Amino acid sequence: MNAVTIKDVALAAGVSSATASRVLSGHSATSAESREKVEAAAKNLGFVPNAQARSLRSTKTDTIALLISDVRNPYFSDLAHAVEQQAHEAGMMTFIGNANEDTQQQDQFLAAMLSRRVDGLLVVPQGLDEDADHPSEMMQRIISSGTPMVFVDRTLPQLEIPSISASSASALDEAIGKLKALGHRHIAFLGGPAHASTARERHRAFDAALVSNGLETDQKLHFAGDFQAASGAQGARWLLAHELRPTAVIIADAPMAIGALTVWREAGIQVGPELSVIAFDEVDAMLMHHPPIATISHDLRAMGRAAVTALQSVMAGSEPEPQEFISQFTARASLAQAPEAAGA
Amino acid sequence: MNAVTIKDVALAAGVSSATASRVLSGHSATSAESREKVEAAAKNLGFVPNAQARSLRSTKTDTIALLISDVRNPYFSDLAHAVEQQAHEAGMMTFIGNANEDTQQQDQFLAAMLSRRVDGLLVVPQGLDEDADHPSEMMQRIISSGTPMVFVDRTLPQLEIPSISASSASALDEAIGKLKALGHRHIAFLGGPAHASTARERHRAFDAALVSNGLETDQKLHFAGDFQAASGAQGARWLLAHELRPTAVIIADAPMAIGALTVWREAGIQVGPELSVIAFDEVDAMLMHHPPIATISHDLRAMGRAAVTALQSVMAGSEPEPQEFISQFTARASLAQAPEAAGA
DNA sequence: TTGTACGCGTTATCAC
DNA sequence: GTGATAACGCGTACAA
Repeated sequence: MNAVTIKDVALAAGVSSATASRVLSGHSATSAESREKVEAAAKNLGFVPNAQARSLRSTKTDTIALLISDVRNPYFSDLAHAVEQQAHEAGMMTFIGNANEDTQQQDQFLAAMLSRRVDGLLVVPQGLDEDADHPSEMMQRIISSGTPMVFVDRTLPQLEIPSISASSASALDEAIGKLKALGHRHIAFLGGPAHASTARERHRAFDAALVSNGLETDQKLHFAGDFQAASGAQGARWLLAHELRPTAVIIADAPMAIGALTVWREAGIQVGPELSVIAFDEVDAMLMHHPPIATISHDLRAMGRAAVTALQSVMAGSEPEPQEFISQFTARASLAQAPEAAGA
Repeated sequence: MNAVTIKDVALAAGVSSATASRVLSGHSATSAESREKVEAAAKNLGFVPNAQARSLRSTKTDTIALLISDVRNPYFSDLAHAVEQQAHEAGMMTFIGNANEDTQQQDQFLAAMLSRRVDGLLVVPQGLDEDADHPSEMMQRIISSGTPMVFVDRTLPQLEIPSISASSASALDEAIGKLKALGHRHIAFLGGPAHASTARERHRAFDAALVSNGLETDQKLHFAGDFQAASGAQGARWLLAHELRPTAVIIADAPMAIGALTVWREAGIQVGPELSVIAFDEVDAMLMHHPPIATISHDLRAMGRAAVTALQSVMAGSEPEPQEFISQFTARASLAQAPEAAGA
């Protein structure tokens, strides 16, 4: 392994380790001569500073961690990409961790990051387990440790943590309005897990949009999934067997949409003419589908940037102003006249 | 910030820091009494061990890094997930980094990992830039630093680094055989960037499969993309304008396939009857497409596991046996009789 | 401008 | 079984 330390460099350059350190960290005054010698020696020996030791002294690591809830969800990998780019520009490394929609894995990652003393944490929080109405012990630890943390996408309402989130109210209002105009009366909702704040927000906004459009809410038209593809498939089958025969459906995220659309394709359902579909999160696959799927989405790159900026201000000791992004509704050919209306 | 150290715990427990350390790291013999006291104090104070300091002393970090070339490619996020799970079972953390198909970003991540003294590196290497026929300086550094490293998926043939890869020869042979039986004569190939070993392997195997099936190879039927969606879209347009009017196409990865299929949908091309399509990498979206897309894929979870195992044996000082996974061809409804043959 | 000496938090070594 | 102490690699106050 790499055993070349700053002492070796100093020795080779014929100076003290203090001088070598000064040169290598570009700090205070150093003579041109020793600068040259030290740099030559460092390059020659292939010196790589030990970040462990460095941050042990300086307590700064120039590293943030981003915990997402599912690496395989394109929504989150897009977010990860955006955060990474922004952090990179600010001179910080990003460690990406995957909670796998699981509180335990979330806490393990957080523990690892805490013990590695990252400068800040960007977290898509897993919700509370079942009964528990208080955040996990690990969350408490982080908070009491004072490590700067910002929630992204999801939030935990019990905690006073700055968060960057999105509001789908207006987009859903517009979407439902469009469906109503097309003659749809029974609109189903394939939702996410109640422990995720985004799932709750979308569900609430869906109900509110029905009301504001003069339609009735009906919890029998709500299917509770878990944001993963398999539950989307279940939801699709549930819809096909539904007594009210919904003619339109809104799906809470992209993996569920993909799962559902696969089932409908296998069942020979024609999306559009037979069933109008709107999905949350605009990922490439939604545009590949025939017909292309109408979406409700927001600017993930902007959200990623905002998250890093907010975290930076927390790290600097100031309170970031809360920011809420507004989701956009995009109509596409997956929306069509409701079958009854067309037949009439 | 968290300032509670092992000394504080020791003080509160009324023992020495050495004893506290022994208890907390579960090492050598400790009396039940002090164990109890220390554990209580640690929990009470919310003690989180400082991994920096620990690994400064022990030179072990129980951390590996995985560098993938594109977080947003579901193929790699699946791989990341598999690696993470396996490493987790072995008691190691995984830092995931994203090279973004860019040599510079790759090197930055590698430098950060090197200075953080990770125990080992799992790398999907970016190929050589254009002219350069030697690996990047950073790669050289890593090698001379002796940090255990294993290549996954892709490899750099110039370097003697253990690698876990896949062979698509037999799957492509089978696929081409199937296409030939369906009457296809002009088969196009939307390939990846030549700097990626997987792209070269797939291209070579494609040519070889044509030959072994008694068809002619024709470089005019090869489109050079870059594994990203936009180049798949370009390839799709290229194919539509092609003088030979290929009736079948094989696409080198999933993002390119999604990009291409989107273009063909917009152009009103019926996949199957008008154009037979086979895509590398089996991701959910391929099964959602109507008709479902035939795929050539391999067991990513197994590859991820194998990669971690190989890395562990390198870390232990032994040479891992090279491992090659065999890709599987799965025929689906995206394959149909060639139009000419059907029309005749 | 440079060198000496100390401390960051932890574990390993060695006495007891 | 436990406690003092040295050591890991680096940055920096202080003295020269």
